[in-house]
Order: sequence, then structure tokens, then C-alpha cells
Amino acid sequence: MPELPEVETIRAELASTIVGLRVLNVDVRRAGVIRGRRDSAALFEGLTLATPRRHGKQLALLGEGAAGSEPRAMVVHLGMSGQLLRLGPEEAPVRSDHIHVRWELVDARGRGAGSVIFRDPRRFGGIWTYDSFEQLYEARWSGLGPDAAGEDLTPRLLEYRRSVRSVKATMLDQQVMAGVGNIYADEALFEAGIRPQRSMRRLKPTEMGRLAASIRAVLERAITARGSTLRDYRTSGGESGGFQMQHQVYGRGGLACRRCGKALRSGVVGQRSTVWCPLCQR
DNA sequence: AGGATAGCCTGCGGGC
DNA sequence: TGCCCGCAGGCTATCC
Repeated sequence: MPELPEVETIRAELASTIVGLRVLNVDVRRAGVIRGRRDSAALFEGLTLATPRRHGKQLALLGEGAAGSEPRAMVVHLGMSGQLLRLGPEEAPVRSDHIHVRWELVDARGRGAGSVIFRDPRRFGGIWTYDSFEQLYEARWSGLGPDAAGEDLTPRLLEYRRSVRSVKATMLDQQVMAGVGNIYADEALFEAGIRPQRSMRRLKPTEMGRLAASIRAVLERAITARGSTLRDYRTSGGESGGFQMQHQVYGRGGLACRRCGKALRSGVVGQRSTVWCPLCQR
């Protein structure tokens, strides 16, 4: 479900709604979603929340203890159907099923400040706990490619110019670049005018540059629209994203291309359902 | 190396 | 109304 724009939307919201609050207690309802230590200290009980970080589709929460001690860290990966929801005091979640973890928060004076819940019906997501951000980075992030919304990806794509893989499979490989999923791969390929099936070794350098620019542009527009809601995705405030209104190809197989009017084609590329325009994409 | 496949889960929409 | 089937935004393991 959530790709980079959705996770970034949640991260930015949490940055403005949880930083400085303290975790009063943690309620684990389904321990299986937590990998690594799952005791209350590892899950931030008593710690004060710092600004969350993100790399690709992964979100890192940081918890600070006594002054001078290193912050603890955990990765929240939302998988296909995961949600991190911020609830105010007394606020009940829209749905109470599939809630696996709940952090109850208090402000600096100890007054109730609501909670954050991790909800994930399909349970493809999970939580990984670490003693420090450095440990988290080594275990989970150091093997990922550069964040797809960060610097210019052209040099990274050029590293794969002899690869026989399809350009779409390459974009979805989180070791190549982190954050692109099925929706934004199709949208960026449409914007760049490149067919998803094309082998990397047959892309011209100018096409690689165009693709890099399109990936970043599509992701930035999607972040501005607060992500794409198809079914499960909600911001931490429980709201839907808006970028699905701007999708050019994803979910539109058989419909008319918004640019040229030709029927969009669909098929399987890199084991994922894929939609492209036979006229606009070469 | 990278393809294909299966598996991890639940929910939903379509066809009957 | 209900049942069965296929499919879904992610990722990993295994085999070839």
C-alpha cells in the first residue's frame, strides 16, 4: 500500500503532533508484528518522542530517555495495509479491528495527550526495534538504495545501464532506489514516456535522465497531494490522500489515455500489474 | 543475475 | 443472500 509519498505524509504529520510527548505505556495486542526485542523499554515506554525519520517506504521512530543517553529507535514498515493513526484524548479509532500496538502519550506535565496506534489488517507490515538509530541504520537502511525523493537519481540509473532487467523491475528494487512502488513506477514511466518492459541496457542516457526527473517530480506532486488513497491508506490524522485524482495510468487499464486518447494497455511486468500508453510510451 | 513461483494475511468486488 | 474466485499498494525465500 503505502509507498514513499504516503509514508512521508505520515512522517511529516507525526513530526508536528508527537514530538516532545512521552510514552506513558505501550499496549501490544499482537506480539507477532514486532521483530526484535518487544519488551516495554524497547517499545519506548517512558521515552520522549523525537522527530521521525524516513528512508524510502520505511519510517523510523526515535525515543529519547535521560539526557546524555542514546535515543532508541524502531522501524515501522506499513507493508500493504498498515496504518499509523494519531488519536486525540478520548478519540476512538474509526475501526477497532486489527489494532496491534497502541502507545499512550502524555505531555511534559503528565497530562493525557492521546495515543498512536499501529493497525495492519493484512500484517505484511511490522515493527523492528533497536537500541539506537545506528543499529537500525545498519540493519535496515544501509542496504537500501538512495531515497527516490532525494538527490538526482540519474547516476544511480546509469549504474544499471548494462542490466537486462526491465526498467520497471529495476525501479521497484529497493536496493536500486528506495521508495518507489507499483503506483509511482507506472506514473513516472508514463511521465517519462518510457514503456515499463524496456530493458535497462536499451535505455539511452537521455531517457535515464528523463526517468530520474520524472520519478522525483511524480513523488513530489504526490507528497503535495498527501499520497494516494485506493483503499486502506490514511494519513495519521485518518484522512484520505488526494493524488489518486491525478493518476494518469495506474488503475486505468482499458480507459482512454488522458494525453492522447488511445486505450491504455495493461499486463504484467516484473510480476506486477502494469498499465501504460501504447502511443505516449516508447 | 534475474526470471518465475509461492507464501505471508485480510478484504473486497464480480460472477453466478 | 451467499459462495467461490481473483486480485490488491510489499517483500522474502527458493528454485532454475
